[in-house]
Amino acid sequence: MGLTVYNTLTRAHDAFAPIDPSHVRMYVCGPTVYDRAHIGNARPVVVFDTLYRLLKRLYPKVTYARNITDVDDKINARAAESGRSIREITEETAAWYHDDMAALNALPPDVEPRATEHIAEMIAMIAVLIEKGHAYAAEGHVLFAVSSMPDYGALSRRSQDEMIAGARVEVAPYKRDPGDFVLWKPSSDDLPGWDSPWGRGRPGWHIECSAMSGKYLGTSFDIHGGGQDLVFPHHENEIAQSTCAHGSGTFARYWMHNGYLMVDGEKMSKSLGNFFTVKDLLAKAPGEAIRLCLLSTHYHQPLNWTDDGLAQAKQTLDRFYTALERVGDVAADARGAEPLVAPVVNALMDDLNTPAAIAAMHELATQLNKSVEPAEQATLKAAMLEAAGLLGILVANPEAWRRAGSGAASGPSDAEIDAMVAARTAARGARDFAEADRLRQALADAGVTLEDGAGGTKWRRD
RNA sequence: GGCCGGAUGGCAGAGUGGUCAUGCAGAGGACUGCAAAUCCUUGCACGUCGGUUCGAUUCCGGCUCCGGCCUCCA
Repeated sequence: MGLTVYNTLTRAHDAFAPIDPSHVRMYVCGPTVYDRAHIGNARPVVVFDTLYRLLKRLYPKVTYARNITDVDDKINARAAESGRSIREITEETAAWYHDDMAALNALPPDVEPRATEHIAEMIAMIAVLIEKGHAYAAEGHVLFAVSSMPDYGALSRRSQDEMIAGARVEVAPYKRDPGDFVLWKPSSDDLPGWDSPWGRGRPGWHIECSAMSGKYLGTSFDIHGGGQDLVFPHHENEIAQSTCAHGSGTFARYWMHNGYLMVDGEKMSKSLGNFFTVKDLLAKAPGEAIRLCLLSTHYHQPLNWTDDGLAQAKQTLDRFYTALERVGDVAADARGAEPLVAPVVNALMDDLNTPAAIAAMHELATQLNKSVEPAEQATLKAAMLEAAGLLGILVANPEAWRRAGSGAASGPSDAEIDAMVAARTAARGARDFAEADRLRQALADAGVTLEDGAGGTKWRRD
């Protein structure tokens, strides 16, 4: 059974057939760097990172490109209001982004192009679009003429008439058609700008992705991903620009879009202001728990973000780590592990069904917990770690995970806890259970749970 | 107004034309000085009204409710 993905272009679950099976290429829209990433920004990163991991397992070479948008009016506005330079803001924000995504165990993409480093490519592409009659210059702007493209609207399945009827934004007077969108716009002296055949200006939002995906992945590539809110207009316009400029090629063959992140039943977004940053969440839960929480709902569904959901993800990881720690002395042995990994792989092959994959992980954990035979434990352990590698979890040392808890600990230090545990062990040895229970309670009050086992007493932070 | 999604047990969340999702929470049991962890057993479900069918939570249609998009957004 092969990989199947839900393709927004066809509105169907399509069997994935790469253009070049020896080299799969994927593009995902990255951040505009003007502010901390929020958890809604993190969802596509984690989802497509999981897909990237799966693709790397299935194909010999995968090129994953994810851009950084470092020229944008929101960045300009942030610079103007803060008095800081644009460069300072974009560099700082990009660094935060990298830190936050690394904390979520997201692998870096193979290519991470920046818009400001590809202005020449964008200008060249715009020139081609004008030359081919798909774009026109007007009042210092260059606009894409949607009427020049019969298929415009195919991805989002909307006709141009519908868009005009539903338009809620004033149409600029220099547009020939209300649906025309900006490829290039003029910059005043106080705004970032580059010299172009149409005067000093800056690129429109959509052109960068077309220029950069074309440069790094070619005129036809396999997968293009992003949030559902990018279907229209961003991805629709990317298709228009790229296919009209290239003249040949299919651009992206599979379009995958993750659902929204909700808070209290409403879409989380910067414009609504109801968002949590990844950094804030990392203060109260391990990155791995945030990641698993994001993967606990199928990527195509809306995900309602709650503290309870995050706590459950943490609890799930506790269960997995506990199972691994129990067989800590057993070396993982991958021989014969493949059939045990298969349920997890098969779930992911089915349009990245991560909830089903996690359920399969639970089955593995249960089997491992029940197993008493070292050879079987070695195989199960290898299977679990292999499957976890696809989901991007269980990268920590089980004991370290147990001691770290949620990572928000403010109570006693490890050494202080160890000392209290030693004192309790001594009390138990003397059969002074009153003292032993007093110490257990004292630790419990400090958020530390004790587990007496054959090998001594272990403790874990909440 | 136009166009999309969704509605599953106390909660989260997959899936399926007729026998188990899974996890958490609940109940009972094993183990434990007491716990915790773990294991075993167990209760609880498919918005509503029709249709197709031997049989529908699953397919079709109406309805209700919820969310989103219609050129700021992951």
